[in-house]
Amino acid sequence: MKIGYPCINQSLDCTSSRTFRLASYSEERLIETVAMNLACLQRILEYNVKHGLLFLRMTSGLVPFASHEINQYNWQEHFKAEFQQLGKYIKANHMRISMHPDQFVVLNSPNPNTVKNSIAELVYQGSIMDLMELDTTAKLQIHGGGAYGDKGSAIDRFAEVYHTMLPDAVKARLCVENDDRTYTLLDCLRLHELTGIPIIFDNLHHECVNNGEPMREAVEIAASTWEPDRDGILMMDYSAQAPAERKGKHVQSISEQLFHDFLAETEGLDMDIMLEIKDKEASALKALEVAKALDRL
DNA sequence: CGCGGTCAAGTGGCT
DNA sequence: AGCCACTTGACCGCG
Repeated sequence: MKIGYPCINQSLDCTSSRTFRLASYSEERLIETVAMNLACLQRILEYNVKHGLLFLRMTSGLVPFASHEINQYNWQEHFKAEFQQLGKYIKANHMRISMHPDQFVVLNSPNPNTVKNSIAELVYQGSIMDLMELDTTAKLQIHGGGAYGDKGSAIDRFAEVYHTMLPDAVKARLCVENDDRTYTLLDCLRLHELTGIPIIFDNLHHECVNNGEPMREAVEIAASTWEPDRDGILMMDYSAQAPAERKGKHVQSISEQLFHDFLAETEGLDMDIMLEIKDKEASALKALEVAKALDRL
């Protein structure tokens, strides 16, 4: 079991998702920003290795406007050595990596332009992992998308786009995660049957909407969609509901008791856990201790 | 130098 | 009808 937190480290004085406005786009600005982002990513990796946090979600913002048509620059070539170095460090330290394309990536949108932009974004994020020379256990994590009043055909459309439009490099890394209102675990299972992609399980989303599966059973179902040789072990997102806030909102800080209960419930199951908790590495470090005490690492 | 409106992109539930 | 939440706030113009 590896544990991690997404994108941002709050104890370092740098961010790997520096950006700028489209209006101020220039190649110079792009190169300068990417260089700073990659340097910060290296620092985050070092922090994580030092603290035993071996699961990292990289920000989608490493290369600003990477999939936007304004960007015609060959940043892949320019930063080839840097990406390779980062990948080398990741592999040498046996880290697990994911990326989570944002809400604009919708493969089953009725709008062809949205689908096109989504694919371009997936190609970009997958190419980061390819440039790092990571194997296919490094994953791209998206949601099912919209339902548009007819989830059945939306699911079919997802599968059709998968089979007819996605490059192999993206297919090999793509995963689907249950969301907090539309695509339940069972809907994701249907997508898995149609495409073979593994399911990333999110416990909080499952609490928001489900088909009655108890937590342990849900984790087992998701885990069964991962082919160990190709995909590695199950990845999951762990969070808890922020008290007295809107449904689905993530807590500020981890409850060690709740996390302990979750691990107890899933005893004997192996998985890598991404903590979607607002205070980032602070909670990840606490979670690490809880997992250590239960001898799960 | 700090504040706050705004930023490439989508969707749906809640107020 | 608009706001808010979502994997992550960060930028930049203005006072």
